[in-house]
Amino acid sequence: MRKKTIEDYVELIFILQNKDEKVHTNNVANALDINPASVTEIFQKLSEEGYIDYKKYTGVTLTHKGKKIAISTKKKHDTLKNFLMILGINKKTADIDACKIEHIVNSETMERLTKFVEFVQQFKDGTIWLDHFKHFYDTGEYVKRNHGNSKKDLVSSKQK
Amino acid sequence: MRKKTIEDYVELIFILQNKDEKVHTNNVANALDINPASVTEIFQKLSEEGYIDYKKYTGVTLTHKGKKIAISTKKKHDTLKNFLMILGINKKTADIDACKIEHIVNSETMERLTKFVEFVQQFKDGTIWLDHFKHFYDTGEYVKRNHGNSKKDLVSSKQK
DNA sequence: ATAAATTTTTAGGTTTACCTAAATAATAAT
DNA sequence: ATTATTATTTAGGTAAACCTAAAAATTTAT
Repeated sequence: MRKKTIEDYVELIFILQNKDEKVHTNNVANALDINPASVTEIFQKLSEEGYIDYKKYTGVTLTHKGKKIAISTKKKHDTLKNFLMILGINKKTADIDACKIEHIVNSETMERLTKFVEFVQQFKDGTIWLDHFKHFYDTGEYVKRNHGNSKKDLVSSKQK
Repeated sequence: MRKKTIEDYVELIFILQNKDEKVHTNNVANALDINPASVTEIFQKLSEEGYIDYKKYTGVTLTHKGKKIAISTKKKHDTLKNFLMILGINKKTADIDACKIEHIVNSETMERLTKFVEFVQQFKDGTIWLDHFKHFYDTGEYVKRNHGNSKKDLVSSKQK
């Protein structure tokens, strides 16, 4: 797997923290498929940098700083995932890609994507174009609606 | 900067190759802002793995395999950039983000995005929704067109 | 054609994110 | 309460992508 970022670790600790009580090296090691010994090192580093409270053998909790990062990362993740799913990408793939993109994408881009998801979700009746896109994706044809007439008009992508 | 992938190197060599005649350690070192000595190592590695033809001191050229990777990466890059620009992200940011996303995105996702860009580009008259989105991005309001009537109807995002 | 300047390579670091194996601490079972 | 089991940490690797400084090759200037 790809090299993990601080955001990855913190986000994961956040998720685990909201399930179980305490987060231990073993949980994290399993989730990230790395060695528990490596998680100890990661805990030390995250602790030094103020993202978690860590004392030997006791399991860790996020600090305020850590929680802030975790929440913003998770929000980015959800937005990206929703965004990809709006375009028709399946849930699992959307999740995988969101997980990678969330760490690298520019905040300006993120803002646009967030607004886009809002736009689609808030104005459901203004999104016939999405059905058109999906139809185009499947068939290569563009569905043109004649307004005031429920019949559909198929226009091949070739003839435009 | 982020750790560079083989794709980064190969794509860059491709771009340089299409400008100058030969690609030298120095060009690459400058472009990637790393030490020429490191580029020698990279050349050795890329050569071993069959992406470039490399002989000491002579500059390098892409092999068929290398060119294939380069072209597909560049295509991904252009698609991603166009895609982001369609959503209204500025050229420079779109370029930066495309450069990062191109290396990590799933091929299924890439396919969707490609189709999406095609969809928008081929059916320009079916993309009023994009103007609506941009208006929404700027103002938080949704522009509803009354068909058969050129007047616009503003619907605030609140009241939906 | 030789000296000077430049480019490229070599050799030997450093850092970072992992690893394994063994030691130590904590927990569960009798 | 000891013992056995499990979890965690320590100590000491490895590999990869960088680095610097110095050596070697190439190019340019005279």
